[in-house]
Amino acid sequence: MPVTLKDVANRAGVSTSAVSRTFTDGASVSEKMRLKVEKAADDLGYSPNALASSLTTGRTKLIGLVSNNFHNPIFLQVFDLLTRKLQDRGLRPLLLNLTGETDAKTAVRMLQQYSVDGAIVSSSTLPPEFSKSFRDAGVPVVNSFGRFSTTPDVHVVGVDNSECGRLAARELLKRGYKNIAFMGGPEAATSTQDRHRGFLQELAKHPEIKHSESFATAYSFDAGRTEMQHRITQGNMPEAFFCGDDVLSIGALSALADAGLRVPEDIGIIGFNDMEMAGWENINLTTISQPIDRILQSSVDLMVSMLTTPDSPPEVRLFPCQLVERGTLRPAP
Amino acid sequence: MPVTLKDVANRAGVSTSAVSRTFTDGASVSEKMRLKVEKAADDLGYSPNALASSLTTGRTKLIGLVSNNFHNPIFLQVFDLLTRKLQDRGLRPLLLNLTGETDAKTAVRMLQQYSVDGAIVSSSTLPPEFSKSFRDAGVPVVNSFGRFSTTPDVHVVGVDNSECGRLAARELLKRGYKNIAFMGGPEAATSTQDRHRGFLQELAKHPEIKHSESFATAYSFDAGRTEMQHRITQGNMPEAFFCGDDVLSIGALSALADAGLRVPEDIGIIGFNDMEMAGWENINLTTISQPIDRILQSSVDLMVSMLTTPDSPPEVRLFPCQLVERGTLRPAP
DNA sequence: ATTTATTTTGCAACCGGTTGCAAAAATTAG
DNA sequence: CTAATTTTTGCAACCGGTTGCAAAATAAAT
Repeated sequence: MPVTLKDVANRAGVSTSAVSRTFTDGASVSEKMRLKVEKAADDLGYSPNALASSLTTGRTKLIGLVSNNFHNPIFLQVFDLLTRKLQDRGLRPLLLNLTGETDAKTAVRMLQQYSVDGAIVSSSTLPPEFSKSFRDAGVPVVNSFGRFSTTPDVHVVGVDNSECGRLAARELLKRGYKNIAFMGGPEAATSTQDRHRGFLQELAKHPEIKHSESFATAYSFDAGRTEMQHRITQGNMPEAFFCGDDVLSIGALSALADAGLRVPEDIGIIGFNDMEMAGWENINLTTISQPIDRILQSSVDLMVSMLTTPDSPPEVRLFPCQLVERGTLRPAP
Repeated sequence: MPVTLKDVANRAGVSTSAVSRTFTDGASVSEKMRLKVEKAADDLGYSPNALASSLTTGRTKLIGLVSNNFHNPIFLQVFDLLTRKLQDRGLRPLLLNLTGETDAKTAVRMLQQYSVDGAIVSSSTLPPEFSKSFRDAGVPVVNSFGRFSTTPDVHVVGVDNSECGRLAARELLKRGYKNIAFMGGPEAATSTQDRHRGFLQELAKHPEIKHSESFATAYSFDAGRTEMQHRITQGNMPEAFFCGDDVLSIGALSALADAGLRVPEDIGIIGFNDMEMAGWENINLTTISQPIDRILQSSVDLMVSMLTTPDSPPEVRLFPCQLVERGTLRPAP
């Protein structure tokens, strides 16, 4: 059914090699030949089969997009940007939705079967070992939003989450809160662990400040709401919370509203991510933004550079986070 | 680098055909042989190259996922469900993010280069002709959330948007609103056109009801907010709005709040989609839900059936929408 | 017009598998 | 135990391209 190289060669009355060469740039073809072949190809509506050629070239231009978070709104933006940026480079994203059970080995195999040229692991919860499995299998990988290390196994692009934790803590202290809390996502999430650590580091400098911590079961509205309800019924409420994510924060806000607690008068909340909804007037969440676009651009850049220069050593690229002041934290005195 | 069929054959001391057969079910292989080959494959960590085999079998198990809407939160859910359901069937989603300029021909070619077995076009705004281009090119296609016709060119799965428009109108009338408005998404979006048509059809039965309409530039918060601000400054406000989408509604709500208009006391709003956020307490939007999970399940089912039975005639599968009562519409008297 | 250097082209092998066909092996029948 | 069947296996061609190599064509140099 689909028209092949051979069809074009026949119609143009030339060898298949000639046709192949017209479609690979940098190959040696005379102008005459090129024109003749292009004419025939046009007539037949030919476009080369990327998979067949991948067999010999070893390049599919397929990039695995691996994520375990298809629930958090921030990831819609991630997919949008990532797919665009890949498409701009002539790469096609092959999606891999990590459901609960999928382990690294399975994930790698799934992508290897399709000979992806590389994989972008986009997750703030998976441990570095996950991405390492890809590298070990010879699949170029960059881990976006991942945990970094000073001696990285793979490329990591994202933010310094523990610095974000410190930033949040400093911000709360600056505003005079004396009793503050960390409300993380799942304890197993690396981003939660790192932000928590940073949060505690900063507080270690201020022994007079009371603090507490708890963890929601997911980075989601419901989890945030449930966890906040839990804190409320427990009593002994802090003056302000650093929530590990915006949806989490919004869930928490909802629980506070239900309990008749006013924000920021009674309780302060600072979120994380600065997703679009945080800016909506009816939410108006003070939060910390991470530069998603730059992170993803950098991720794609790194991926492309790995494809051209396979043995570049693993690199860590961190971008600064920033406070976005809105209405859920009282102003500094 | 990667281990091939031949490697396994060598190690097991058998022919390549034998190895190939062990990995294709339904092929004739003795138990002895199977075991021997599996052992060798395990030792070497072999897994078959899906693309190489696709050359001869003509099946890649790749399904193009085509969408032009990576901005509306509802699509995160769509991607999540769709990728899962495809994975469950052993199919891999190849993403195609339609940016502004991408036309049908380009889209088809992009997917054809990767010999996708089929494509799921997921969009409530693209015209039926878009999906038709795929079929014309011999690519099995199902259009999710698309506009249907009684003589469809391709499989269409979704809801009857004009019925939804009627439903919304009936609901507003039932609550005693006498002056109501339709606030659509972009005028070019088929879903907006259809809902609008239905809305007007219902109102045609009630000539005493005043009504008006306007269109936002996108299905987005900002567009909804801007459009509502526009309506407010124009003056002559209706009592209630049917907004073509939840984010649009939320944007509208925000503009209303800014203008000091209370919902539902001063103005009623009914949205569309019942996305997760609509249920959040601080939004609490009355809306119309479409059964996304069923729509997508049906889409994948149809796709699978096309792969096994290529010449099934185009089918339309519509699912009912439902009112979800929350707090942005006054109760029926 | 020759000879030499350069470009262009086609041949044929190969990428990693699959599959029709016939030979070989294992079963069953006689 | 031999003959007739059935199952298993390997050979070799093929899927749709790419590419090293040498022959053919063209251009440059003498």
